[in-house]
Amino acid sequence: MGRSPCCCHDAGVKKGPWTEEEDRALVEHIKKQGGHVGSWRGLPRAAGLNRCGKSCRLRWTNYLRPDIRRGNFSDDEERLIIRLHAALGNKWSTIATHLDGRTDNEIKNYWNTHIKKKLLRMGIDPVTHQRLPPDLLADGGGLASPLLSPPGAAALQPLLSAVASLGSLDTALRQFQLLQHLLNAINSNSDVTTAAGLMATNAMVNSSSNVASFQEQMNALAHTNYQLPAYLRDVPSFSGQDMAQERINCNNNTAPVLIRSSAESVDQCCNDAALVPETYPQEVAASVDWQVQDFPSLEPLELPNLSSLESDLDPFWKEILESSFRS
DNA sequence: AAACTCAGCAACCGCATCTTG
DNA sequence: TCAAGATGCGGTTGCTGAGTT
Repeated sequence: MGRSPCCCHDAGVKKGPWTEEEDRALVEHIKKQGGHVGSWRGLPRAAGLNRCGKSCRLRWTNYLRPDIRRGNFSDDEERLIIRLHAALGNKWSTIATHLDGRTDNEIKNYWNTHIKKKLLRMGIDPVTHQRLPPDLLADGGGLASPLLSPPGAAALQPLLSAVASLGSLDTALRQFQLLQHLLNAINSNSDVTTAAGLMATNAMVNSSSNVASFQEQMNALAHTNYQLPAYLRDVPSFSGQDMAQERINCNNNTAPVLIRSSAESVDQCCNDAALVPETYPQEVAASVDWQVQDFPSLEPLELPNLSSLESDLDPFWKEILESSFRS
């Protein structure tokens, strides 16, 4: 349906930072309602605020809510965010449900200002969680960055040099990134999350003359030694890992490929036995950076020797690095 | 001390999805 | 079933303060 008009566009509605008086008015009004907000749209008038209802909701959910925990993120929280993001992508609200007292906005900001940069400096693509191709590593993965402690950076230097010397790795990485892009594209495509959409997509795919060659490529990808990174496998009570592994498992078997909606409830996804068979739409292949024909064959990847890292790098970050090479 | 740069974060915007009549 | 309204979500913007030149 079309977009509804928003009161935020009304002339005279205040925007910008909230004052203490406005905060107090909003909190007191919601307290009066017993903590229950009936209609956000009607709230500003009822609370005597010259604000958009949307703005009130945002202010409440991101700042004024009593159960919000502020302050720096702990290491555990940071690691959990990385694991969840690797499995879910930019599903900030879903990620926020796994961190007590943290809001989606706060996590998103923390990701963009801290974690993303940290991963980039380690030479890991923060979107795909795969190793960046060597030609994209401006300074050997940014290991001279102050974010990496000197001992860790020193330990990683020979590793990065070894990677840079692996000419075939670049191609292989691109191949895996292609797969990653495909999975992401499929998961972000709401049309294939419904049975009707799946059937329509199947019909579209089956009518395409290039399906066979594309599926051959996908099967080739499926028979490589791709494994779900361990840092995604070892998250207790998080079903998303199963979802991610499920995608991989599907590729390791013969067709049909099973597709899940990333927007779907994680638990619901994993408990639901009625999986819908699907094939990869040609349009998805066209949406990624590389042509399928550019990847005629695949060689198993060799994992560089990481033994030199054993004593110098935090096990979690070491695992992330190892996983980015492995995958 | 002033000007400039940049990181961090609160808040906004527009679209998607859900709810309701 | 459909349309309109309400809410949620994720990307983006812009302000602020700290650090640097």
